[in-house]
Amino acid sequence: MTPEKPEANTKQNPARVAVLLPLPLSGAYDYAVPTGMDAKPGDFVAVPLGKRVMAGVVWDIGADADVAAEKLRPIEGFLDTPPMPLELRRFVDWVAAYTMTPPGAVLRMAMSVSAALLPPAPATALRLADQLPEGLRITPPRRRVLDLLADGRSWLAGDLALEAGVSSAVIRGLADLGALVPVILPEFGAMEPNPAREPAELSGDQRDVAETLAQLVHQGGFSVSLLDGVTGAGKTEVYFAAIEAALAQGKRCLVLLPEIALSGQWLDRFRQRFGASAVLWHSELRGSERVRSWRRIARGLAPVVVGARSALFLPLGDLGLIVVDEEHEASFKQEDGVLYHARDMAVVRAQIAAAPIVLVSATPSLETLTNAEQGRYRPLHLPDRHAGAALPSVSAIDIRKTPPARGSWISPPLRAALAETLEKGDQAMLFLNRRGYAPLTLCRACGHRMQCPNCTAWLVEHRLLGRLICHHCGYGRKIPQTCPQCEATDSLIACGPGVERLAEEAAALFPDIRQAVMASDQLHGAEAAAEMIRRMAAHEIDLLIGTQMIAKGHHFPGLTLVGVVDADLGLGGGDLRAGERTYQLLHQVAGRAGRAERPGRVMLQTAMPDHPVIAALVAGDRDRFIAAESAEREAHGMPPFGRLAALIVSSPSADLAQRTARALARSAPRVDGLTVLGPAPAPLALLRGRHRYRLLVKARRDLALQKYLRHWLEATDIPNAVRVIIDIDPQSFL
DNA sequence: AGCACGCCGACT
DNA sequence: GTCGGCGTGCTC
Repeated sequence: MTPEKPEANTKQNPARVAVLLPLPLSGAYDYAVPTGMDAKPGDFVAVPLGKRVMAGVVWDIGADADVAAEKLRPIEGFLDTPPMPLELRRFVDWVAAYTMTPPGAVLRMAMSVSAALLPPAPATALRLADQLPEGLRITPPRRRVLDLLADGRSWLAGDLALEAGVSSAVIRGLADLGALVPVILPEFGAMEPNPAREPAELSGDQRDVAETLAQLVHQGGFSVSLLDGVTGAGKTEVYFAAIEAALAQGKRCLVLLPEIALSGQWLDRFRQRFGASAVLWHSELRGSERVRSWRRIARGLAPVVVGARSALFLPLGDLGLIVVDEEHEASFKQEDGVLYHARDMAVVRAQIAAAPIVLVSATPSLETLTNAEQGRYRPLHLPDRHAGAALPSVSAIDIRKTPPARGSWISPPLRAALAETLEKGDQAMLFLNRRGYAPLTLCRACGHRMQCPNCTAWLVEHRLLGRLICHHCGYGRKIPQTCPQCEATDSLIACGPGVERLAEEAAALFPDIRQAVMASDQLHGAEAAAEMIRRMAAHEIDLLIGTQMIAKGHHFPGLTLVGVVDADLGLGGGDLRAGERTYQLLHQVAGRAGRAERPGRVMLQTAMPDHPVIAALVAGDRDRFIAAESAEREAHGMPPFGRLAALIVSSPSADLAQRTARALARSAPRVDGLTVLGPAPAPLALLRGRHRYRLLVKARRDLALQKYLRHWLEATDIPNAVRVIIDIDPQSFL
């Protein structure tokens, strides 16, 4: 051994490190490491930035970058959190490169609690003292606090103040006087799932598939499986077996669900199966709960995490399994901020973690089916409905032949079916994917249409609120008495149906039944949705009317009729995936009916019963639909046979946006296998006060798309007032 | 993302 | 004459 030279020493304790900050900066910033401090990649650190102190992550041992050493400011200290796992850091880098977003913007998603990280979280809980101090004056605010604590439970000070509606000064005062005493919070994660708790009876097919998955988990290493089976085939039970296998190895599991509304039922089921709780994560978790869950996960104390797409960026180490349930769902695509597709990124996360991933769906996306067909993903089929329940029969009602009466939307055949069903005491459901009362309001006198001042969209009437609302930007106004254009009185009429209006019609047809409406704007949060589902399951509702919310995986044994009011919605537009989405949605709706022993039926109101989507649905022939859709896409080089990127060029000035978009089109790379379409006004040509043009880039699968896009944008002069957003693998064309 | 610097409208 | 609007630019 040679004596340590200074250089060797800097290698162990480098003078500078690169720290990535959760900001959309172009890269990591270098910081000086004070002597004696051992800053390693992954460490959460507090660093000065401008005049504030921020939390960041040591990303790399800083090479001698072009930033002068004198410019470096020192790291202030470490944060009280375990280091970010290498897997997650590599994932952040990968997502940043793929989506063409600054790595710091991606890191932000992985540090969504950074504010809470900065002060070393003195989360002391408080409880009532065994004996109240003598002479304590009981003021009304103090009374409320004491009442809340009367049951002996302990609370975090912040939560307590919030719940009692008092300021933190009241809490502190009581604590200082000795009326409240601090409690050491029990460490989390005492509840390891008990893998043998209550495994469901698996049928032969289920057992085979479950064993295959368990085997994959046991082997470890990266693999992608597609768990494909109709609603009710027991897919959840099967992947629970895979989770069990991962837990048995002491590994962690991540389960992604498309909607928070689904999580309640899922958690109940998990608890029943494993005798312990999974940790829930989604972007709407607030305050102390969010921080608690995050810290618990970071400390490796959450064996199973279930969440929405943002859960991908949790500091989970030692992953043994990832599950993406309802993998076809469009909501896995994040449509603002960092534009990523959680299903695809989950596959990458699994690859980096060298873990198996299971994609689960009754109606897999064309992307996933193609991957399975081409041998990249392992298809696993669950053919039969569990417990022998019959699949609902699907029929089309041609509304050209049997149209609903003027001003109504329920056709005679559907009305008759509803009457029959409700009379029997069964439950029915009407599905219409349109919130509000009416999608369009126009003036009978002058023809004026009520439009959003910020967007290219009609204002949707919400009669319950007495307002006209833009569903794109949230703009709202009172319903006017007179036409804003011609000032005629009482001339405004509602055109077309929304769920509110459908409910009105149904209530007039069936006045004696118990009816409820389920739409995202009428339910406040996940609990309200869960309550609605509970009431439906308990048969406290006879007729449920709703938007796509009701199409998600809930089991309603008493439901025997589902009416789809407008099966053509989504088929007409120029959207690449309109057919696929309609097929999936209708299939899901169909899956709600007739579980248990009673067969259900689904009636589709359509003006085009011969359309391949409708015909395939009626025939129950998925393969036929997929084959037709696949051939169509392949012929046009569209995904999954080619790749797409959208460039949205926006500016407050329509002219400038258009000129820039055209300049971009002119300077487009001329490469074999890459086509640029447009610019065209984006489907929402005006959104939130910005005029938008869209270029669509279509590329052969083997092309390094991001590289071409980067060079192209660097070589084009983009004025300051213009924003260009790149959307790799765009899903929505709106 | 913040926060500062910097250039044009209504106020003590 | 100043206070203040938010456009642009920088932060290791």
